[in-house]
This record gives sequence, structure tokens and C-alpha cells, in this order.
Amino acid sequence: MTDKKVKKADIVAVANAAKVSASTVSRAFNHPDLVNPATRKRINRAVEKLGYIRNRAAQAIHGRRNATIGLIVPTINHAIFAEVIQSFSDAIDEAGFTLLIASHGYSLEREYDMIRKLMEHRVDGIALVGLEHSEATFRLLRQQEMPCIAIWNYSGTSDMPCVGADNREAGRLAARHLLQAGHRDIGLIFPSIEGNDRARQRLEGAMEEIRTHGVEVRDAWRQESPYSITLAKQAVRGMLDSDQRPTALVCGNDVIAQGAIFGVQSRGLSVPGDVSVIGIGDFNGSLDMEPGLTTVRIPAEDIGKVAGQRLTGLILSETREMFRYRCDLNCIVRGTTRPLT
Amino acid sequence: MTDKKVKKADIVAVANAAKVSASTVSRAFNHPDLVNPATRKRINRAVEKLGYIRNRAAQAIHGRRNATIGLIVPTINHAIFAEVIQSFSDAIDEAGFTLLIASHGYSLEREYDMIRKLMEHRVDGIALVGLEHSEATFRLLRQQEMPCIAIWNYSGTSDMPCVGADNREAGRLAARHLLQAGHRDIGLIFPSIEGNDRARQRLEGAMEEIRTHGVEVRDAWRQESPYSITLAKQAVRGMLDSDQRPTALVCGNDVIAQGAIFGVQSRGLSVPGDVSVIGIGDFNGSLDMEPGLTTVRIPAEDIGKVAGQRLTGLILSETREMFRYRCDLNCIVRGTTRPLT
DNA sequence: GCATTTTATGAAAACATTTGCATTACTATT
DNA sequence: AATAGTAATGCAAATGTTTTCATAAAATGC
Repeated sequence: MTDKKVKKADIVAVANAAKVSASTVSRAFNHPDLVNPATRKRINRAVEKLGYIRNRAAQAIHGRRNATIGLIVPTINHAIFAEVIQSFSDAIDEAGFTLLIASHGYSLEREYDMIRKLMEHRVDGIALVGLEHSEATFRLLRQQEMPCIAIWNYSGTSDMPCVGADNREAGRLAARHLLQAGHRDIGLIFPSIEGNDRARQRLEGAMEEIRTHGVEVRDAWRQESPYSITLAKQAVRGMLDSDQRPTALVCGNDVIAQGAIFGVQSRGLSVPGDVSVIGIGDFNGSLDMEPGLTTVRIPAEDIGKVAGQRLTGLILSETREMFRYRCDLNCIVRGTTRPLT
Repeated sequence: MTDKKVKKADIVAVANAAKVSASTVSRAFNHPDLVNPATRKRINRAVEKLGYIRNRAAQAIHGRRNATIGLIVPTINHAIFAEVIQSFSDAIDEAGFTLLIASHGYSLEREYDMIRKLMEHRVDGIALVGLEHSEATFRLLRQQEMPCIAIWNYSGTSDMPCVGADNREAGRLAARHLLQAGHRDIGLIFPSIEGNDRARQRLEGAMEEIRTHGVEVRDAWRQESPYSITLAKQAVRGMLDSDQRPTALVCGNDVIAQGAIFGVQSRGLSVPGDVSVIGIGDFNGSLDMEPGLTTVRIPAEDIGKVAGQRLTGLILSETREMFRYRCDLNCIVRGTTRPLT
């Protein structure tokens, strides 16, 4: 009676208060149809009164599901991932799951650690960004038979189920748009491709398309820049200061494109008058820029939603079936590119 | 031996493989100093070989900590929250915690549900955005004695520990900057203040400051707009189309400011030539706009980091001490405002 | 070489819950 | 009224780990 160490209510406390056994309380939660409505009511009242909160941990111990899904992203602080995280979160929430999230800052080493961490929490499934992961990661996922899905990237021959876009195609589309507009002096600004298959494939796709058109890209016109407006701005300036400057730029994503545009403008040149710029992604906000950014749209919201639905489906159905979902890409022409006259 | 139903390795499997008891294995994890280095090595080899992964759920059942912290945000898909989530995540990761995240889409009802959900997962602590929450939420947190912290908002008289900025002050600073620059015809674009104490206080602060200067704000110059570039753009257009237009705009945050700028430009007017615009937040990217956005900087990264450190500290120390951390605000003058000559 | 302390380990209880099996009390069928 | 079937509930075992207590072995002090 001393409220010194007032123990938190557990299931037996509820059971006592409702004058039933713990089993019945448990059943009232997990198989409500098996318990008498009147009893159920009594139990609910007791729960209410005692402020009882179920313990998922104690459920998980019984091999039951945990109702958590782990998502590992390179970084949360990035428009495009934020968007995909949000729609993924909403989709799994719909199915009653909670999101356990971790970020690794573009290190596949750390990604592995994060996966282990999520597994210690006995998540019911894991979603990763991209299809490129360390050998240890693949081994671990296989060995633990963890339902998993790769988002953001599509490949017809992936080991994991995936929901995403064909990034090589995205790169191709971006380059093609410029080439078809008559551009031949094309610069490229992409992030480091280290541990980032999305960037690598986009770059490869773009280069491929350019070469197919018999066009060469000068070394000076290939710049590396992280996903940062400031740094992209700097990177593009270097390119413009050489005596020869490109008439068009393919950018690794919309953030880089944004930076590139500012870089061009800060040199007193105009977009698209002097330099056309195309991005990849179609981030929230790219539409609203002035001029609107021409870009290859990757439907982040779709990807998150479909991935969430598929992964929860996989978990609930207890199957491990393979599936690959490729979302459509299209080049959205707005105001930052123009045909070379 | 039939590998039909290969049971996942548990602690006793490891114990057997290492020829020790389960207790020793457990100790090897939790109190390594208590077990012989040689034995520890044997155990580690067994863990490695069997691919054993510890079960946090089974630990949590012992009242031990879970090493998870719950964070509930209105939305993930928002530059500013993404930034704060990232730094919060990094800070708690540093202390060995994992982030369980949920979003409620600006509904305090749903926020309550999410808190319950996190509690079912026996998170060790909870961080919420803002200081305005439902009565049920406060009751629940108090009753469960959950370590918690409010981020993003500071108040000297808050019930919860908090780490954030004084949003009223932020509003005041923004307005003051314009007033000191000689503006008297000032428009305001803020989101709905429903369940959003940050926005409400900013608006109140701004209005307060304006009135203090003996200036009135016309009704037509007070527009509501969500945190969306497109919608803010529309909202500001309405304001500009009336025969009288303001010479300066205070915007609820940087996203709205961005939209406002585009809106002004799309009417053939110039920023800051015809209309000065000030935002609040200093998002990633506001620096890099052309012209750079004048704004009241709220150090999101700081807030996330400090909040993460304080909350983990609270949990680890097992105390419930109150603290309130107010971060500095300053008005960063860039290119979108100018003195009225 | 004995008593004492320290170090390393194991056995068993505890944790909060679920679940298979058993039991009881009804209801329906003949 | 006897039987079979069903609905509602309880008992007890099981889950994977931690922790307390006990014990054995080794190290230390004299």
C-alpha cells in the first residue's frame, strides 16, 4: 500500500482487477473473439483504471511479431529521403507497424552495424536503400531469414526484392534530353560513387547515352560534388572559369542542380540562356523554383508507399517471395533547359 | 539434425557451443570484466559461428533498458525536422540508443496514439516536438514516469524539460528587423496555428513587436498558408493583387518565405527591390538561395544534438530532473530585405 | 601448508506474456 | 433426459534472458 515503489501495472494486475486469469486478459488482446464480450468490457475497464500498457517485448519473446520495421537510410537530412521515409512510415503504420530508423552516413560498414542493431530489436523486417551492400550484410540477412526489401533502386536481377527506379535509365533520360535539344558540350556533376550505387548508375547511364551519340566529355567538365547546394555551386564555378564552358549540365540530383544553377548565375550567366541544367529526382520544391527545374522525376512518395505495402505484405504472409517493382521515370521539362539554336 | 526447422541460435545454443553455461554467456555480454578472457574468446567464437544475435526483447523483460528512444514529429518530410531528426539520431546513437520514430501529421490526437505505441515498445524515453500537447498525453507521460523532453520550443515555465528556441522571440526578431529597416506596411504569412504552438508563438511575437511600434496590420495582409512553397506562392499573390501592397513580409518559416519570394517575382516585382522578405528557421539551403534569404536562425542541428544528449543523460542517470535549454536566436541578414529609403 | 580472499562459473528463480490442454458450464439435438 | 457439441475460462509450461546465490578453484598471506 505504500506508494513508495508503485509497481507498474502488468497483465496479472489487470487480471486481478478484472477478476479473471492472466490468460483471459492476454486473449482479450490477441484473440478478442474468444472471450465473452462482458468479460472483455470488465478487462478494458481494469486496463483503463490501472493505466496498463502492453509489453511488446514480452510478446516478441514468444516468437510473435514485434510490429516494428527497420529502415536504414544513408541520411535522414535530405529532401528526397525525408519524402520516402515519410511515405514508407505512413504505409507501414497503416498495417500497424512502427518504424525503427537508423542512418549510416553513406558508410556500408556502419550500415552493417545498424542492421545488427535492428536485429537485436527483433524487427519484423528491414528496408535498405539501394542494392549495393557489403557481403557481410547480405550474409547476415540471408542467415537470419530476415524479410527485407531494397528501396530506391531497381534491378531486374537483384538478389533482394526491390522497389525503385532504374537509375541508369534516369541518367540516360537526363542526358538524352540535353542531347536531343542539340547540346554537345555537356558537363556532369555527380557525387562520389563510393558505396552509392544510385549515383554510380546514374552517372554510367548518362555517360553511356552521351557516348552513344558520339559525343565526348572533357575531363574538366566532370566534377564531383556531394549533395550540397554550396559545394555544387563551387564545383560548377570551376567548370565555368575554364576558357571553354559547357552549354549544358547533367546533375546527379536536384540539390546539385539547384547549386549548379546558382553557380551559373553567380558568374553572371543565365539559366537556361547560357547554360541548360537538368537534375534527377524532382524533389519537393523543384517545381516551384524560378525557373522551374527540368528534371527526371523519381516518384519518391510512390516508392515509399509501395515498399511499405510490399514489405508488410511479405511479413504478414510469412512468405519470402521475390518481387521487383520498377517505377516509371519521366523527364519533366520545365524552365532550366532549352534547345540549342 | 534435419535442417527443416533450423532454430535460430539462442543464448543456450551459444553456451553449449562454448561449453559454458548460459549465465556465463550473458555475463560475457553485460559484464565482460567478470569473465575469464579465454572463456570470453571461446564464447565470441561460438557467437560468430552460430550467427547469434542478442534479443533485446528478452532483456527488456527484465526491466533493463531497451536502448531505444522514441521521437514523435509532426512530419518527417520537412527540411527542418529532417535536420533535427538527423542530429538527434546521431546524438543518441553516440550513447548506444536506437531511434524509434513516428509522425502524426499535426494531429495531437494521433500524437497520443503514437506515444502509447512507443510505450508498448518500452522505449526508454520520448521526445516530442513543441510544448503543446493533449491533456491525455501529459497524463500518460506523468503516469508512466516516462523520461521525456520537448524539442524545438523553449519556455521558462514548461512542465516538461525542453530544448529549443523561444518562438515568440523569433517572431519578434523577424518583425523588428523589418521595422528597424523602416518598413511600416508589413504583411504576414503564417501556417494555421491549430495544434502548432511554434507557429502561434511566432505569429504572436511578430504582431506584438509590430504593435509596439504603433503599426497596424491590415486584415488583407494577413494570410494563412501551410509549409508549402506552392501554396505560399499563391497566398502572397492574393496580397499583392490588392491595390495596396505591403513593402515587407514576415513569413512563418523559410519554406513559406521561399514561396513568397517566388510569388513576388512571378508578379514581376523584385525582392528586395519592391518587397522585402524575411523567414524564420534558416534551413539548409536558405544561405544558398539567390539572393540569400534573410532569416531568424534557429539552430536545428544544435537542438537535436543537445536534446539527444540531455535525454540520454536523463535516462542513464535515472533521475527526472527538470531542465530547460534555450538556444540563441539571431537574425541573419542576407539579400532578401533592405532598408526602406 | 593452512586459512582467507578473490576469481570464475553454474543452477535456478525471476521477468511479462502467450498458448496448448484441460475443465466447466451452457446450448442444441435426439 | 441423455448425449454431443460449443463457448469461455483457467492452469501450467514455455519463451530468452538476467541476476542472485552458491560453489569450486585459484591466488594470496602468514
